[in-house]
Amino acid sequence: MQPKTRRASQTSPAAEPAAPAPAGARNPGGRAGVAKRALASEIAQAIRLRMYRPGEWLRQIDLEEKFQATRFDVRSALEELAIRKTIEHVPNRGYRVMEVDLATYRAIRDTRIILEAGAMPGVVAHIGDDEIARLAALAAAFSEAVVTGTRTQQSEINSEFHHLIYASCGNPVMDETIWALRDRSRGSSVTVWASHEALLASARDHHAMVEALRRRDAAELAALITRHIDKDAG
Amino acid sequence: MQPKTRRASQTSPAAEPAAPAPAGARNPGGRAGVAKRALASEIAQAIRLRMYRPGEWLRQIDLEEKFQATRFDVRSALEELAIRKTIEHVPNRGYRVMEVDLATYRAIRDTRIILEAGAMPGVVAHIGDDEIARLAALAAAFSEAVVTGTRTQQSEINSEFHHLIYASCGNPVMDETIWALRDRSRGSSVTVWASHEALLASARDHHAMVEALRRRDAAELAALITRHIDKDAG
DNA sequence: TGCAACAAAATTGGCGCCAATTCTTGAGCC
DNA sequence: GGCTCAAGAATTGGCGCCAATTTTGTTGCA
Repeated sequence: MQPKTRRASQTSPAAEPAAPAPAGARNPGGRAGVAKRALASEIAQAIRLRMYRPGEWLRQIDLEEKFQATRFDVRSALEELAIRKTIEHVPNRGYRVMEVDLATYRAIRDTRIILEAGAMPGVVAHIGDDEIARLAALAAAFSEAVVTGTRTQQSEINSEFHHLIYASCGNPVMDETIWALRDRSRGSSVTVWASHEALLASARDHHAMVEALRRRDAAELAALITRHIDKDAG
Repeated sequence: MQPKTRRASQTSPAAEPAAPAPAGARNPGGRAGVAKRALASEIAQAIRLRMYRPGEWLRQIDLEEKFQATRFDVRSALEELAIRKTIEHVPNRGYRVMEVDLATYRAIRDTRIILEAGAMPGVVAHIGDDEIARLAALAAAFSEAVVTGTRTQQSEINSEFHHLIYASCGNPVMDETIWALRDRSRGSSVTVWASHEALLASARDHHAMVEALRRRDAAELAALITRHIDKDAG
C-alpha cells in the first residue's frame, strides 16, 4: 500500500498549544469550499420538503445537474447525509432516502420526548418576552396556514415555531441534538400530518404552549410537548 | 459546469417500492469498502485512548502509514469524524482533535444528564437479571481497577459498564445518541478523572446503581446518574 | 408464450495527480 | 542582535478518469 511515502514526521504529542484562529475567508475559484457543506444541507432540505420520498434512490448524476455541482461534491454531500442517517448507503447501488420502520420511529419519538420535554426548564429560564411574542405570532400564523396555506408553508411555520423554542433553551448542543432527531424521524410514513383535525390540534397546542410559556410553567410545557410529539404533529 | 452530461433521467418520484436487500457480501481487492468505515472508528478509538490529544493536528500522511490506508480513505474517515464533531476541520490547515471549551462542555453535560437520567425508566423496565449480574461484576472489576489497573483499563471497564446499562434501555436511538454525546465530551480537559478520590466515588456510584437496579428504582437511578455525570466521572 | 442466459448501457466508487495554500527556513536589512 | 521579507518545502484538497458492478434490454430456446 502507500503509493508514496514521503516523510513520517512524529506527530508532536503534547506540543501544539492550540492555534487560536489563523485566517478566515477564502474563496478563489468560485464556491468550491462552500458548496461542499452547503450542498449537503440543500439536499437535506429537498428531502425535508419531500421532493425525494423515503426509499427513493438519489442518483448522483441527477443531483449533479440539479444542483450544478461536481460529482465529487455530490458524493461528499451524500456521504455526510448518510452519516447523519438522513439517507442510507448501499454499496454499488447508491444512496436512498432513509426509510424508518415503526420500531425505529417509536425509538426516535421516545428519545425526542425525553429531550424536548427535558429542555423546557431551560427554555422557561432563558426565554425573553420578545421571543414569546414572536412565538405567539408564529402560533397565529400556523393557525391561519392550517386553513389557507399549503403543506409546505404549514411545515415551515411549524419548524420556525419549534426552532425558536429550542434555540431559547440556552443549550446549543441540546438544540442541535433535538433537530438531528427531528430530521431523522422525517423518513417515516407516520410523520405526515394525518388529518385536518390533527393540524387543528397542533395549532391549539401551539397556543397552549405560548400560554404556558407566559406563565413560565415548565411542567405544563413539558406535558404539552410530550402530548404534542405523541400525537406526532411534529 | 458538469464535465460530462450523460442523461438526465427523471427520478421516478413515487415508483421505487423499496428494495428489500439485494445481495450482501462483497470484497474483491482486499478491504477497500470495509476500511472506509472501520478506519474512522479506529481513529476515533485512538482519540478516545488519548493517543491524540485535544487540539493536536492529525496529519494525513502520518495516519496514512500509521493505519496502512490510502490517502483517500484517510480523508474520508477524517471527514466523517469532523461531521461527528470528534475532530475539527480547518480549511487548508487540516484536521485536529476537537477541543471543547467550558461552555460547550456544560452544554453537553446538561444534555447528557437529561438523556441518561431519562433513559432510566426504560432500563428498569427492560433489563434482565443476567444483565444486572454482569453489571455487578463490572462494578466490582472497576473497584479493583481503581487500585490496580491502568487509566486505560479503568476507562474501558467504565465504558463497558455504562454501555451495558444504556444498551438495556430498549431504545437503540437513545443509546446511540447518548454515546455520541459522551464521545464529544471527551475533548474536554475536565473529563479526565481528577483524582483518586473521584475514582473511588465513581466506583461507589456504580455499586449504588446496581443496587437501585436490583430494586428497580428508576427515580433513585436517575438521581444517581445525575450526580455521577455532574461530578463528571464519566 | 414464458423463461433464461447473454450483451450493452449506465451508474457507482476507488484512486492518483497536481494546483493552491500554508509552514519553514534562511538571507538581507534596519 | 532582532525583525521583515522571500524562496523553498511540505501538506492539504479539488477534480477527473476508468475499472468494477449492477441494471436493463434483447435474443434464443423450450
